[in-house]
Amino acid sequence: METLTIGQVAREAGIGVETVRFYEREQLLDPPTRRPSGYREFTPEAVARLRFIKQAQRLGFTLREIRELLTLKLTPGATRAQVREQAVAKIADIDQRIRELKRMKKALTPLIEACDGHGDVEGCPILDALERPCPHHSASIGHTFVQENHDGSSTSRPQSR
Amino acid sequence: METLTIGQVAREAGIGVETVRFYEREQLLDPPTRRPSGYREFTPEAVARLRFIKQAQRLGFTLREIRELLTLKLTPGATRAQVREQAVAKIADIDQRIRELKRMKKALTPLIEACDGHGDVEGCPILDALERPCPHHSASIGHTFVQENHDGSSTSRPQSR
DNA sequence: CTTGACTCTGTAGTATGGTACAGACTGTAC
DNA sequence: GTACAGTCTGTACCATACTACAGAGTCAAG
Repeated sequence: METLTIGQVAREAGIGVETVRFYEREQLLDPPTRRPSGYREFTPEAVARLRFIKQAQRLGFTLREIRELLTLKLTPGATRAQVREQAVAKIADIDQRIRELKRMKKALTPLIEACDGHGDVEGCPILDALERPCPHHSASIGHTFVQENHDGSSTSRPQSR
Repeated sequence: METLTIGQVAREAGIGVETVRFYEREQLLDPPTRRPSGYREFTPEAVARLRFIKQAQRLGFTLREIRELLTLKLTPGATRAQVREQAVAKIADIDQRIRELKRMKKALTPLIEACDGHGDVEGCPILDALERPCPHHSASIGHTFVQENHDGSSTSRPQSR
């Protein structure tokens, strides 16, 4: 048995069949050969590829970035420096997101400490604090604002008006 | 000048006109009164509301959560404990996300250190590491197919099999 | 009275990473 | 020979937070 069906590679890689097709559409997998019926025929390398994708995701790379890594991987002239650069950029990205989260935590924690949790919402220190525009370092919101997505990756969006 | 046009509130709050309408659709703003022409008439409180939303976003709350905070804020029987609970949950959420990012960083950093950045991608330690299912630390704890949500968010994925 | 900025509704698109069908066909086991 | 699982394509949908029109009407200044 040389080739695998889509269901088999999906099981091997621990993902869904629909996801395998999705990755193919997204150019993360090479188009597999087809049986006369149209059924996809995957080689075992496809499983390795899927594991590469999963592992890279665990390290915080987006699918777009993973596609770039795969391109490097498969380009004869590509250098390790290029791969390294991607990894370094990703670390910087992660650091940035950690800083942003710490900033939030730092702003939120004193509010919780200021609230004893008793009484009506009327005059609640947390809600009152939210009413105020921006506590003491307001200048930094002009450019970008990192909002995490459901996957923990971030999207920068322009905030200026 | 008692009321403001949508353009005026947007400018005051530092957001876009389309965003104000979006927030109204999303029930974050009360439907404003209308001039005979259909133009929205906002009170200055709408600006305060928008600032509340922006500030809460800066603290990491999603629009859904902000809607809940606003509901509490406007519910006479609501208690400070309920508000506090939301804030505490958000801190826990932030902590979780920080932990996840640190895990990524910890996994990625040694790969960068293992790569001198010289030579062809052939044999690149970073790419090679991605080929492997899951690096060292996970072998002791995780089952290979029990996939943790790499995002650390609460959305449960059915992981089709 | 005209010009131009503003506003209206409704719909559709962006990015991210998938999921979920419908309706048809295929492969295999009994 | 028939049931049933698997696969096919295509499209639409989930959440998140907006953003971008089109085409029509409105407002204020000159």
